[in-house]
Amino acid sequence: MSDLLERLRTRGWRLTAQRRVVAEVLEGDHVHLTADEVHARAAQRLPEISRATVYNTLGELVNLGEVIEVSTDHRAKRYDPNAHRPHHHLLCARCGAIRDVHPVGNPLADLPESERFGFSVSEVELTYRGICPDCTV
Amino acid sequence: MSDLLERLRTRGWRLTAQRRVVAEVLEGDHVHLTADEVHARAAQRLPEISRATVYNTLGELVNLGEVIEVSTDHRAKRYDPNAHRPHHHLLCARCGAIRDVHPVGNPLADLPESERFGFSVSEVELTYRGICPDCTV
DNA sequence: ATCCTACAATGGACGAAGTCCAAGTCAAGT
DNA sequence: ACTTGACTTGGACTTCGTCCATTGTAGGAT
Repeated sequence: MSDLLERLRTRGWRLTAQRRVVAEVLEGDHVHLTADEVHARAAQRLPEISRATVYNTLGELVNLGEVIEVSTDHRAKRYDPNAHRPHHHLLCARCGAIRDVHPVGNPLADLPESERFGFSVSEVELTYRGICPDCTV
Repeated sequence: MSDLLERLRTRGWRLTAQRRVVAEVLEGDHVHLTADEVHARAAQRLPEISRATVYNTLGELVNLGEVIEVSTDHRAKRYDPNAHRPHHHLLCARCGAIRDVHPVGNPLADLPESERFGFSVSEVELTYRGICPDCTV
């Protein structure tokens, strides 16, 4: 993940303690934290970090294409660091758990010309919903 | 659309002027208004209607399955009265225009067992993004 | 036609999520 | 080590939405 920091530094990022901590907090697979959760975890390592900085940093990471914004439920946005392997999401309707998934096939091809209304369609986002094993019990 | 009101009345809905106006505002195809937009339009016909009532009514319509909540961008929820014909959404990344679309194929079948993580998957939501004809110019 | 009452509407306070900004701080090039 | 422009801070502010005590009314009962 210091790959990430390296990559950002060569893009002109000033490497501050705050940004380092935010990037560290986002490490891992199936990570989908809200901005407040990122702030809480970052604050454990760097107590003075402000909410504004967390929002700024997350926003920059999104703009740079290093993190993806996901709005699963209708509440706070979540931040997904798995930006380099395209994927979709599966979420538990009961507890809100989120997993990254890779369906086969290309849904972009499934939208007939007659259903495009003259749009140039470039992206598709899929969200599966269900009940996770923990909630099925 | 008085079908809708009729249907609701037989389900025990008390038919008030406010609810009637909200239902009327939602008439039509490709309608995806925010709660505030619904309130503004309803207020043209019934100036005293309150925001709280609009929120309540929209929430009830969603619970009754007569209206679908859509969160396209990460801003206000939108309300889609086209609840009886399953569909997905196509939206313009520039101006936010939304169209109802009906892709062929079933994305539920495209999620392999190995990608289900033990979930019982029951629903899938598709959002296409692109640029609409008006914004392409 | 009028009365009753449970259900609905009101509006203002509250809360969560996020943005903005002026002032202070600091990373990194020289 | 100096300098400077980029970064951070914290608090005020905005937007979207919920809650609640009070007031009003739809529609069944009389």
